[in-house]
Amino acid sequence: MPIVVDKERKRAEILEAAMTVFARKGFHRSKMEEVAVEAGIGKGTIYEYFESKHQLLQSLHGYMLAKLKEYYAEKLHGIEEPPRIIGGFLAAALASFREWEPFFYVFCDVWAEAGRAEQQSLLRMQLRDAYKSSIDDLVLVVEAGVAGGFFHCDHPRLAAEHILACVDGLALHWLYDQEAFDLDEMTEALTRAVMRSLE
Amino acid sequence: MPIVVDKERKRAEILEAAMTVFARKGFHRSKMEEVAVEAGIGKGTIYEYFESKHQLLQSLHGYMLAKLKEYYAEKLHGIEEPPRIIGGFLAAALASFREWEPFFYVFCDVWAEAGRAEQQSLLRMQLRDAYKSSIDDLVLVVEAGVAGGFFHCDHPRLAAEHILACVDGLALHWLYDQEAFDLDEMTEALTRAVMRSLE
DNA sequence: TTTAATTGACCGGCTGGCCGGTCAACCGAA
DNA sequence: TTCGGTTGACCGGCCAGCCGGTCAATTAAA
Repeated sequence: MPIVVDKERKRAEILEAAMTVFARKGFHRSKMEEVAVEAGIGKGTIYEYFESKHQLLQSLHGYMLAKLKEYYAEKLHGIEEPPRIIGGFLAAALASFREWEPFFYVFCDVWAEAGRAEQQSLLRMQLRDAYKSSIDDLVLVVEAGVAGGFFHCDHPRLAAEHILACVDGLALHWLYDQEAFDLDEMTEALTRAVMRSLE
Repeated sequence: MPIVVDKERKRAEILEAAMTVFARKGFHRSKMEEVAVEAGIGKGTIYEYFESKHQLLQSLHGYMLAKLKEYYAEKLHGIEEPPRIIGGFLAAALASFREWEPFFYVFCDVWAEAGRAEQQSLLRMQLRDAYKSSIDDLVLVVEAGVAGGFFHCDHPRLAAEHILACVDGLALHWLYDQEAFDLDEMTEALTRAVMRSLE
């Protein structure tokens, strides 16, 4: 066997580099050369790991979604009571804006990119699946809350969609006007509003 | 008398063409040539009306914001009671997804673009100003509602931010999975949720 | 242990096509 | 003829992706 390289590790390094560069300059303005420099490798090497610039974005998107999912799992680990789960979710979500800021810039690119892609393009399906799975998770929590007598809610799916939309909308607003935003204050207010809508 | 060309009208035609093309293919994939063809003019003519492709996007953004503002003014004209204004706003917002769908695709591009721009870039300032002004309007309505005994709300600004975030988040979700979405149902559910959070 | 042979990860110079922006020519109304 | 308005052929910079070459790591024969 020839040289043994930790392919998986290097792949992740390239993704982290792409993350940094794409977040800073935007997908279309970023050059593969810049990603390579950021990763400390040659441009050609990126093509050993990814087929094309677009495919790099797709992979990066999958990578980010996985990271984010992991983050939520960690933050919500061990919480059992539905209202606490919802509260924890909202707190984790708003906290993630700060903690994973670059992600959200890249998400903007993905949104813009996916919108024009074929319905069954990978990027678009990743987006839809992630959204659906978040909704499903939330629906389960809301239903559990209803069953446990914590909530009243006729349409858990609509409630879930409403909650998720708030979070995504806030992410967008926060991104473009961080100064106008107190995340902690907002977390509290949002939690109160959501709880009241589920009263 | 020299030829009097309706500059303003042609400018608007180019903007409408840019709207169509950018919405369909995305800002970066769109060629100036395509915008020209869509507008039924030569490419060079665009540069008589706009400095550059980027400046065309800026102008388009301003144009869309103005259109949207007009749209809201029309839809809310004559409504006086704060709860009805809020309800009307939400209904108009969700209805605008369908009616102005191309706008929202272009907004994605603007978000992605503005995120990497300087803090005081025109695009970014347009975005911030539009946001702030929407918030201000909503705050006034909420405060009027509180004064009139319709609502209870300790932090009208946070409530306003929450409402606007919901709308923007829903726009995003709707754009990428229209099939999974019943806008009318969602309007009703959203209105109920918002009202409850203000009661 | 030494060293020749082999492998494949890595590199970066190159190129072809693309597209934003320019401008000299053109058009037609006055 | 004049001149504001229009045009599209053209230019030149840019960059994704390619590919032939390099060499460190590894193996195995000596």
